[in-house]
Amino acid sequence: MGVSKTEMFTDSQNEIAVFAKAFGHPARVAILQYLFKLNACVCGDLVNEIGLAQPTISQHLKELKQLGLIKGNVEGTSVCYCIDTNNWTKMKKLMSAFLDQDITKENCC
Amino acid sequence: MGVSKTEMFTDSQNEIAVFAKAFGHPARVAILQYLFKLNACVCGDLVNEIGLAQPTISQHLKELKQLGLIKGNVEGTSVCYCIDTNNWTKMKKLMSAFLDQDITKENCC
DNA sequence: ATTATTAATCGTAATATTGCAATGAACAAA
DNA sequence: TTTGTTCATTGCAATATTACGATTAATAAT
Repeated sequence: MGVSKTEMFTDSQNEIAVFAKAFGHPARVAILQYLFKLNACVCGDLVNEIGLAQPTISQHLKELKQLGLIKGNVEGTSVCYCIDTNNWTKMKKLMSAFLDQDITKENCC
Repeated sequence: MGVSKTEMFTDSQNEIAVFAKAFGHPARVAILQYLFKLNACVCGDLVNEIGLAQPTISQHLKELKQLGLIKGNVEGTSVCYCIDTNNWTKMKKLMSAFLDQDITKENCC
C-alpha cells in the first residue's frame, strides 16, 4: 500500500534503510558532495550549483537536516549549511558494517 | 512531478542514488543480510524468513537482481538466490568513495 | 518605512513505491 | 495425467516522493 512495514524489521535494518533513502536521490548526493568539496559552510549558492528550483533544493536540505547529516545556521539574510561531521561518522559506521559484510566463499549460483 | 531529473546530475551521482535506493527499504536490507549470513544460495525460505507476502518478496528480489546485486538460478521447482560478489564489490567501491569523503577541518555551523 | 534579497512553507500535480490477492508458469511427485 | 509446490507476473489500491509556482517570513539596504 505504499507503506513500508517497518515494524517487522530490526532497528538497525530500518536505520540503514532511512539513511540509504536519503542518498537515493542524485540531488541529495550532489548537495552532500558539494558541501564536502567546499569543506565549509555553503551560504546561498546551492540553487545555482545544483540546478533545481529553490523550493526543491530547500526540501532536499530539510530532509538531510532532519536526518542530522547536515547542520544549518541562519546568517543574516542567508542560511549556511555544512556537513554534521559527528553524525556523518556515525552513519558511515552503520553503512560500512552493512556494505562490508564478508564474502567468505564462492557462492553457488 | 515525482520524477527525478537525472539528466542534470553526473553518471556517478545517479549511480550512487540508484544503489542507495535499493538499500532504501528494510526488506531489501534484510534480504541481503540474510544472503550474507547464509553465505550460500538461499532456496525458498526467504518468504518465511522476512515475513512479507510472497509476491512482495519476489518483487524486491527482482529489483536487487536487476541491479546486479544478487544472482538467481532456477533449481528444479525452487529458485536459488545469492549475492553477486563481483558486482557487490564494485558497488561497495562506489559507495565507499562517497561515504569516505574527507572531513579535513572543523566546519563553521 | 519601503524595497530588495534570500530561504522556508504551502498547495498541488505528476510519478514512483509498496503490498498483496489472484492468477499463471514450470516442474516434481503420484 | 492429475495434483501439489514454488516462484513470477498482473492488476490494483494506498501511500510516498519529487518538483515547482505562489506565497510568506526574516532580515538587509536604502
